[in-house]
Amino acid sequence: MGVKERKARQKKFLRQEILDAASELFVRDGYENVSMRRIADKIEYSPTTIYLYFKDKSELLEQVCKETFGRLVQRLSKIMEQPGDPVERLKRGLLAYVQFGLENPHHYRATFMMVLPEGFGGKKMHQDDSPGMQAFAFLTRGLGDCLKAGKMPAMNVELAAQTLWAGVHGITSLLITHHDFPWVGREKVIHSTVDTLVAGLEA
Amino acid sequence: MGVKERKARQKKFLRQEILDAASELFVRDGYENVSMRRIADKIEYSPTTIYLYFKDKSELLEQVCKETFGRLVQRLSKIMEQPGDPVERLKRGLLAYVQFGLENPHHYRATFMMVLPEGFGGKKMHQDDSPGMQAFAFLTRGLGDCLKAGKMPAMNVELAAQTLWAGVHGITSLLITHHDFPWVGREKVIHSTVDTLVAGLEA
DNA sequence: AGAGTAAACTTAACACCGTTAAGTTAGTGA
DNA sequence: TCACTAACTTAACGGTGTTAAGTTTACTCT
Repeated sequence: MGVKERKARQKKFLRQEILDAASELFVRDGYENVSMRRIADKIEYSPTTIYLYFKDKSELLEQVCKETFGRLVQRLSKIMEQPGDPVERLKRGLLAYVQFGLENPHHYRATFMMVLPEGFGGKKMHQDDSPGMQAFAFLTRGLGDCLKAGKMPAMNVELAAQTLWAGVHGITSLLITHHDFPWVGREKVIHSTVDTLVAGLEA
Repeated sequence: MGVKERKARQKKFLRQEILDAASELFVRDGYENVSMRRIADKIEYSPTTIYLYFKDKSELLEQVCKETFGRLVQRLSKIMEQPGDPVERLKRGLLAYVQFGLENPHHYRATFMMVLPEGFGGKKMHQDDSPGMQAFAFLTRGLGDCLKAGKMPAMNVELAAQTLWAGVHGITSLLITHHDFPWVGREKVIHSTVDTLVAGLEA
């Protein structure tokens, strides 16, 4: 009676194939420049087949982003495990966040730079177990470590974490959207942002 | 021979009428939810007429944003004229920037949160006389005032200005896109971001 | 005044888009 | 073998930005 399972595996396979095709196209051309018909062409199925596996185009994007941000969580997790000065570790985490965003600009844009439909964000995006939220949790944890080690003054950790997020998101998104801006230097601005934010919290 | 001038005035009038209609719709529904046909309906002309006055939809948006950011520049200009502690003045300017972005989320999104086509940004967006750049110039000026008054240590002003921009842009854009996120408090996070950034530069 | 012309505007169409209803095919279970 | 179901496709709907061609309008010049 392994038939059903084989079927289920096959079904999952095509699902993944769609996801991979969509991911590649989204990354290369950006969400709104990729049509369902193009994705379908790539996997050599009819466009409507995609709708048997995904509710609509935005769910496709949502799944692609989930995968990508799973990788970010893994990366941050590795950094946070390392021993040493918690402030330095926090900084490394912030830098890794920016770097990840710049490596995956289309995914980053889709996840953090699009206006979420009312109610959509609250229920799906901001659940504690979503990759985005897991990534954010590393911030509060990193800050908590700094406090425990006496490296930072007493503060509202949640507020400080949101402040840090705003800062690193700012430089990440600006570098993505305004690549032609006369930056003093991409690396310089990234480091300056991280250093300024952390110094501001230490003060 | 005032005929030609009257004609020119009439032509300008319709141009402005298109701009106003587009602006209202963009602000209410967002750029990508407004079609050329809807704009045309509003002014009771055929859709193609718009193309006699604007190259395409994106130029329409560009002009609308230019108008809006002219208002931001005016507001910042007023703040920078005021006497008093330059650091406080700088903070007030940063807060005004964020507030302006939140008051005009669709315009803000269009100007600072969309990926600029290669070469487009460099030539149009980042010219010294563009409203966006004028707004940015207030940052460097505000920082310069702080330095002159001895309120801040020696630093690369351009780098510091870009850092500040990244920070305030970060909180502005996140509040626009992730309005459902469990923020500690919108006002709190805004002030925390501004205070942290400035404190970080002072250190 | 009437012919010619240029500007202003519209109609119709093209090539796309996301999505759905209806239809076809293939393979399972009785 | 026959009914049923799951997988997939065809055809279509109502929309998009944009353009080529055609029409109306109004003014200039003889």
